[in-house]
Amino acid sequence: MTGLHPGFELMLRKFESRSSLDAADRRALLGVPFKIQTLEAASYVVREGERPDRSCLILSGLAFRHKVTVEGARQIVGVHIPGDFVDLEGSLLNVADHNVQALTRCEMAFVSRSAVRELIAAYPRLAAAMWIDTLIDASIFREWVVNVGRRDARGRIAHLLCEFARRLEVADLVEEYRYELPMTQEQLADSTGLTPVHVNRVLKALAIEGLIERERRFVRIPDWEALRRAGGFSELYLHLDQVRPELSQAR
Amino acid sequence: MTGLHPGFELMLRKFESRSSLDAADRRALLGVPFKIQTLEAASYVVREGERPDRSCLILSGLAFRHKVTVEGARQIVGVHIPGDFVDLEGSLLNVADHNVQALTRCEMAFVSRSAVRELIAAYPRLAAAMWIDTLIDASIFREWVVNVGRRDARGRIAHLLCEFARRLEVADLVEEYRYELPMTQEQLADSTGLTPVHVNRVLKALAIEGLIERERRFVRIPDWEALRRAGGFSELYLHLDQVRPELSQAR
DNA sequence: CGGCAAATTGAGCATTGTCAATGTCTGTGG
DNA sequence: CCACAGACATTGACAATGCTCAATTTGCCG
Repeated sequence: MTGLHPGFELMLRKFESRSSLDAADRRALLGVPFKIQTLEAASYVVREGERPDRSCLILSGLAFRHKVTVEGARQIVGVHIPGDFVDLEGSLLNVADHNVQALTRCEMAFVSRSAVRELIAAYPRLAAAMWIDTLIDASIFREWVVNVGRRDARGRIAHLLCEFARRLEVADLVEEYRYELPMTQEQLADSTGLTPVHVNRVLKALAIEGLIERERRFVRIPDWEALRRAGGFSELYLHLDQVRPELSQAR
Repeated sequence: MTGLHPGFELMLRKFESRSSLDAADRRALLGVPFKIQTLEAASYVVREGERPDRSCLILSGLAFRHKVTVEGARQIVGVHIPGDFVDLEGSLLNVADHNVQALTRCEMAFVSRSAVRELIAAYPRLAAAMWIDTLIDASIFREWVVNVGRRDARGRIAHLLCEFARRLEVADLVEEYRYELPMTQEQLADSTGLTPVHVNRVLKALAIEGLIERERRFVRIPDWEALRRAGGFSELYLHLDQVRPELSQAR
């Protein structure tokens, strides 16, 4: 098992925390035929309307899901991090209902639709583990509806920053409450239903208040409790007990 | 198979349109032990923070999912209709991350967590069909993020009314572009991230424009194309080909 | 008929958007 | 090492969509 790409380990760790997998499950999971590919930032993984023929696991880098309205406004509906099995819907639904795009340069392991379907037909415990992944995604979408629907601009940004902090922590990408957030202010705006201009003002205000510190693409949260309160953030919806149990009590 | 409650038939019809089920699948699905219960409007099915021990199938009536922010604002994140297997996450996640509440008086078939888990462990095709149900729910959550994040008030309401029209049609609850919408304006507001006062104004404006007609709790859409355009509605995200294929070409 | 929730309407206001200019950073090529 | 281009970030002035508050009206049910 040594030499396994850390992205695979993240996924395995998650799956193990759900149904206890046996040796056959693990063998089947790691034995799935895949192709590793590096995607440049901004390249598309799936486009709305396409009939996808594969799903993918993010090994490194970030990706995001978004839709564009008829009027041309973009809304980012979710962000994915290493260890996430993205676009499982690609193997189960017939048509993609949104776009998936690399946020940064990404390493991804692509698995064919048929391989995913064979896996879930033969290994119910793996199927359940993957299903749970998609259920947690759904829970995050719900929270985003709340974020965009019922919080003011300051709350939305604070909440988003809290969510990233906790999720990236699971992927070992946070140190001392500091992490890299490779999103432009325009992308933050599209994630929160705001304009880039207003995002800029809110970030500035949060910095002045001492709730965040920014340098380059990095964010540090000097006072977690204050930011948490500003965003009305409660991590229940991340279901961390089913992602990485040992971290779920941390905050 | 006759005498089956129409709610079960709706569910079966959906599931059959995904993986073709064999006799054993059908027998297993209909053989799952359940308890039918009638819930009064506004009664809770699950509360955020609870550890649910069952899932349920809506046989008649509507139910909705919602969350409440720390400041006390409520956001409705989804609505369910007859034939929907609701709260499947209750059988797979450990803690409920949101509330599920009856919108009207509801007949529901409750299935225990263990029964659901046994079913999906033994019948992969059923598991896939149920999983797809939750994936379509997730797709709808994404569209709600877009609705609330990137459409103005008029667009949000128009979009919501279009979504209900198409989904209720699948459950045979629409006639001549007319359906019952048993939501108060406050609930519509909580579904769209608006205030009840503004929902009232927008509804009035839509009626004056001739895009909708209201009487009591009923809505009629005299000009589908116009309302569709007002909401920027495209039904792709409902994945109707996996719900009731014969209707997916209708519009 | 009375009581109450829901719907409606008006007036004033604030959060956030729009427009537009300017500053800053990063990477590239000479 | 420096100059330049382009994307991104920042700031100011003003506008507008949607919110708040508050008063009425309407509809439903016992």
